[in-house]
Amino acid sequence: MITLTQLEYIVAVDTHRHFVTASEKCFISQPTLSMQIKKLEENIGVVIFDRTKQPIIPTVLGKKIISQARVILREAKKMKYLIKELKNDISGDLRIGIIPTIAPYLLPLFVGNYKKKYPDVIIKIEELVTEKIVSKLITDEIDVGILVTPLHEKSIIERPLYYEEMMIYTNNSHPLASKSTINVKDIATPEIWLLNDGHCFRHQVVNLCNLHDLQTDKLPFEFEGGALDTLIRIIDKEGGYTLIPELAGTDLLKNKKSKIKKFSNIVPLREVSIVTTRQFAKTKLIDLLIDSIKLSVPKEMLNKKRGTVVEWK
Amino acid sequence: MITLTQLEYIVAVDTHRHFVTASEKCFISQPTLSMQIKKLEENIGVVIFDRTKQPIIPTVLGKKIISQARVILREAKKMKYLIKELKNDISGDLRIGIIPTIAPYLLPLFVGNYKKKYPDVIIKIEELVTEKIVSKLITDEIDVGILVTPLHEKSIIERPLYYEEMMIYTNNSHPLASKSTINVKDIATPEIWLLNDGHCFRHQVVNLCNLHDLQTDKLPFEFEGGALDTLIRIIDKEGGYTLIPELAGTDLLKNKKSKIKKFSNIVPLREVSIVTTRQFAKTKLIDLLIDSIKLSVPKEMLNKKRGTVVEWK
DNA sequence: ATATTGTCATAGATATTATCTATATTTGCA
DNA sequence: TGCAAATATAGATAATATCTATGACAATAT
Repeated sequence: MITLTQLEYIVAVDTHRHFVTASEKCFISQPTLSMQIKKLEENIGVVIFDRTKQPIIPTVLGKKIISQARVILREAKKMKYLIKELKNDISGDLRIGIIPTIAPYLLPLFVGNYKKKYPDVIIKIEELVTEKIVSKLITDEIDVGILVTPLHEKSIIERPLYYEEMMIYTNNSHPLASKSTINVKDIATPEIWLLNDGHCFRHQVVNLCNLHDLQTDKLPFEFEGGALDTLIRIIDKEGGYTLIPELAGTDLLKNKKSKIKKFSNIVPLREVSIVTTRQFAKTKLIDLLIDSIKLSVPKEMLNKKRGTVVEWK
Repeated sequence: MITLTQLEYIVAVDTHRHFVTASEKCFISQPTLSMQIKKLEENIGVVIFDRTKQPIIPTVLGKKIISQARVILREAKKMKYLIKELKNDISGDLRIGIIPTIAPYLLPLFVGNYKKKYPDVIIKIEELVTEKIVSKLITDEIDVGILVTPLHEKSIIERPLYYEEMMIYTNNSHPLASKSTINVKDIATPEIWLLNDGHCFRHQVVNLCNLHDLQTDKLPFEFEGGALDTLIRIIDKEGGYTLIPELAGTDLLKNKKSKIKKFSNIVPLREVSIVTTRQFAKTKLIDLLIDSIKLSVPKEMLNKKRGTVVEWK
């Protein structure tokens, strides 16, 4: 008979590719781990790990078995959270992955409240780009992601939270600052600062303003970064402009707020959603998280119909 | 730690609603079963079964836990079949549910061949109406169903096997027997024999010929049955007519074959499919089954385009 | 070449636990 | 009340998961 424990052990070895580390993570001795894995292998008649290599790698057949083991363990974990929910016990840990263009502006709005309401929930937050969030969801390293949708990923479920407008942030000396109306076509100059390639917001800006073959040659230097705040500070000092999402704007000081302009011909929106895999657990914790976030953001942001959602993929 | 064994035990008790029978099915003694279940209940802090009632019933919370237990066990079972497949071991048991208007004509065509090709596969066949097949798939009492689609059931995956024509079978003395062309509108007389309500073929006939408020008052007696063969024999003796699927016709003696007529204005087809749940296992066995069936039926039946698929739901 | 280090496997002892048989308790019903 | 059927409990036993100590092997350094 295969046991859940054995499955945990092979998954741990697959994750760490090392028997000793895996045994430590499972809080058992290395021989125990070795024996159980050996027993499983003998039982099913398949060698799961190739121990001749270092670091240890799973065999071809082993990979498939490990993958199914992860499915079983995920369902077993789901059982534990189901039980918690049934007992109406709002506790446990909730691992959130969130993208860098949302994290600094959204987290302060809800994390405190959520923690105060449900003090027994331990929130673990990681700042990650979209791609990382998706892969960590699949390997069950995080429970939910907060990012910009639609992703068009079959294995991911999206639950929209709010819709924030994409706006322009300029240095006062820039011609755009004095224009009364700004069209997306005006955003074609080579004086725009952008985040680097891993960020979905960059792709949204490129798509919205059709900047696919932009050369930013009028900038004093090129900046490859992932923080909007840094970009804003650079623009204040060095000139030029960029686009920012609405929540990043609400956070700014008054004198900086005047540097924000809206588009006149369109209300471009980014759809921010909570995403999970199809096999997600912790339903109750996630539902309450969604409620908290929706209560925390400005009400008008809940309205999708005030503009046009910009795709980025 | 919850174990797979414990989950098997609660599922067994849920299925049999009786500790003693459940323990027998699990090949353990009754005290062992009681103890393990008690241990699980204490472990998770939820009472799963209400033992004050007889037969024993699960509590409200227990039901949800049992349902998740079934999911976990199904995935664990899948692991076992995955391993068999990886080792290219074509063996195991395959439990098939098949509807009564297909079973007698299709089974003889492929079962023998399949058994000869894969002698280590134990085929278990149950004749069931569609509704029963769907529910037994969901509770994992059968692996696949063979029935008429589309079902429009979200949880069920359909893989079409063949398309058989719907034809008319008449007594020679009936006016339809001498007509050279038969339109679906001609099938409106009250002299038609039909299967009873649980059968999808009845619904297809009713839909095709628009017989929703038919009164079969010109028949010598009403017959509520589930076997087409019986219907055919009655028609031979008592007069009247009915519709039969193509495969039922190929099986008839020559003198009876002449009693089969086709529609002249349409080629109505019933789509016969293999269905499984979304979480099905035994992929290899099922793939081979599909291959066997497709090789066994007349080639022209594989062609969907020769007619119009009749819905029944 | 030899020693060292890192790694997984094996052996034997021990603790845990799943299971058994025998029996007690509870429940439903005549 | 008494009987039958069902589940729970107790104590013994068998199975097994885990531990520590050690062996075997490969890669790397001396």
